[in-house]
Amino acid sequence: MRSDAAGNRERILESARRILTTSSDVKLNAVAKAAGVGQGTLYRHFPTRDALLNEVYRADAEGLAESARALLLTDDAESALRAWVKHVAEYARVKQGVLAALSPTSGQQLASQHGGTIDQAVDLFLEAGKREGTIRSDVDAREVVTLLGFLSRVDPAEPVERVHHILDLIVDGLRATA
Amino acid sequence: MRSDAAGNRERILESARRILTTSSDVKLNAVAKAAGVGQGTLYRHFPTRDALLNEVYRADAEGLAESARALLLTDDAESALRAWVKHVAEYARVKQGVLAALSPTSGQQLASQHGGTIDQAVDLFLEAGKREGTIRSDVDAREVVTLLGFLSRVDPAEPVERVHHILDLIVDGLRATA
DNA sequence: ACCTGAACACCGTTCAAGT
DNA sequence: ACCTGAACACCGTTCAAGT
Repeated sequence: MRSDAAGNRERILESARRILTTSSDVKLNAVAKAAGVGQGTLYRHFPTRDALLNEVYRADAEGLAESARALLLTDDAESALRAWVKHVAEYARVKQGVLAALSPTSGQQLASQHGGTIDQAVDLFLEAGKREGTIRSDVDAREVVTLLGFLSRVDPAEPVERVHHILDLIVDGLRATA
Repeated sequence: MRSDAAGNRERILESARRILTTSSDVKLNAVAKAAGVGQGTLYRHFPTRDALLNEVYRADAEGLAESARALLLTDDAESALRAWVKHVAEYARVKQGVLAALSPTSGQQLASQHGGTIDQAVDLFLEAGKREGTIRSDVDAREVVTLLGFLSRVDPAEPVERVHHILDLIVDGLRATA
């Protein structure tokens, strides 16, 4: 790839990221304009809308997976999972756009497309928790990820504490029954 | 309202309902055409897209609320709630469109707009469960409804059993800890 | 090899003309 | 009072012409 092409690609992603922070309604022409490139250039790099969104999402997904590993080093599985889902919620709040703008179907595909970055991260918590005996053995990562999908429909005006409480309810449901 | 107007209104709703069953991507012109009316007529009856969707949703919401009351008559709160959320899931599966097509914000408004039909239904379960001592006292209906929002992002190809299992995880999280 | 932006298609929305 | 559908605006997408 030529260096000007690589630069354009980067600037397109940057603009998309910035716009997605404020709204989930991404106008592709607006992204192109903000990036200072022609519409055709945007389509050359990202043939479909989802291709662009997926790319924006990928970096974030990797960041979240990374934080999962970090949390597990310093805490037991259940507490680490509790902390992590709040991290995810904060991400979803700031980047409302990314989750909401993804078509539901495409949201499902994400996991497999990206080698299941997020799924794998969740799996770390579940595996650890099952070993510790704190997480029930009949849950898998996809179920938890699906459940977290509710975040894409949370009103940003919703107080953080309420969202956190909902997340606690979820984690409580995942606990092994004594 | 003139009878021809009322008839048009009904036919528009009918067409919208039918189209929403197969896809969440509702083209308003297509609804008008399917209903056999001009676009202007559609806009006369439903000034905004959400106005139309809300109206489609209202009847369904009332049906779900009704089934909540029925279930509570024949079962304890926890079992009734378990059965009811599966009922909601089935509805979401068939009418994928309704939930998905609603803008997230508008989804939040629904509750208040319709006198909180769904919220009130959920509240019946929670109140009963709290009295019975089976449901934890720190949950409110809005939280449960928000949590159920994950249904709008479930792939229709997902096996029912998996969705049911996720719903059971949710209800488990709502149980009073012994 | 890559870029630009005019041009086309599509769909939401309005409104002048009709009944 | 209500309806119709042509017309406009907007945005996604393509492609001929440029570097």
